[in-house]
Amino acid sequence: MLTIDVKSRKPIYEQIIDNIKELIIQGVWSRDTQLPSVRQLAGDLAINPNTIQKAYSELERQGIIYSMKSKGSFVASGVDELRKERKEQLFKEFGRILEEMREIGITSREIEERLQEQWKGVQND
Amino acid sequence: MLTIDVKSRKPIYEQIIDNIKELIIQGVWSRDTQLPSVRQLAGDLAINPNTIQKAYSELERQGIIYSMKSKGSFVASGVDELRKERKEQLFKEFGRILEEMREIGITSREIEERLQEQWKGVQND
DNA sequence: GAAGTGTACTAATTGAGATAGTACAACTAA
DNA sequence: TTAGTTGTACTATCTCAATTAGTACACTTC
Repeated sequence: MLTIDVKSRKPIYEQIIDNIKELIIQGVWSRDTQLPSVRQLAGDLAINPNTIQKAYSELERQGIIYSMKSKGSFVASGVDELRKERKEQLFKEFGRILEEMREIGITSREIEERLQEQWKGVQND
Repeated sequence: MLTIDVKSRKPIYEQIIDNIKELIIQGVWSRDTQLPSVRQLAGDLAINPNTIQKAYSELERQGIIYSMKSKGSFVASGVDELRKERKEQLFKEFGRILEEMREIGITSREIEERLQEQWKGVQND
């Protein structure tokens, strides 16, 4: 379910945060789904429980999950907000890339072509 | 000309590498332009000469610049390749983002609109 | 010869991230 | 009741990449 790359430049606890957010956005975990316990997940991923704790704390601080002593940690509402947030994030990044493409002299024609190419065979519009 | 952010997660020497590549791509520095000396740049940026040396070494390894003992460091050819490389990089990133947008349910219509928005007032195609 | 080049070392420092270990309060199930 | 599991808190230590500090050498230029 969750995977990490110890060699990545991105810290493990951030990978876990992103990973969990992704699972929620994808709908794999829905509201009130119980997350693996700190110790359980630490065991599965073969990393230190403190690292998991750090990820969970941050997720709770962001309102993504909620934790109850001696009960466990669970997915908070936030799915729609999470989707919206990611959407804004993507558009922002999208804009940044377009900007750089423009600077380097890539034409809108080229981009349109690439867009068509990528979207072919997909009927979501 | 060159700026760095010591607080960035990206190492200083990498920032310098990217910074110099950018200057070349933008045409600010052309072939055989002499780069600031290791000590000079270190002084300007208020960082250690070894860090500059590390950046220059990597740039030379990549064939972006060439260095001559007691002469200095200079821009190598590579401008076109650099542009091409960046272009491919951008399209790759572009594709990655489109993919993620599709996964999250953003329509091609939305993207088209964003594209028009960003490209308005620009006549390069 | 003095100043400035790239280059090559070794040693020390820094700081974020991760680990190790222990402990406590509260809930659950046997 | 008791054993096991939960989140949480805390300190100490380790690790590793990045950076700094300092010195030195060979060479060019003026």
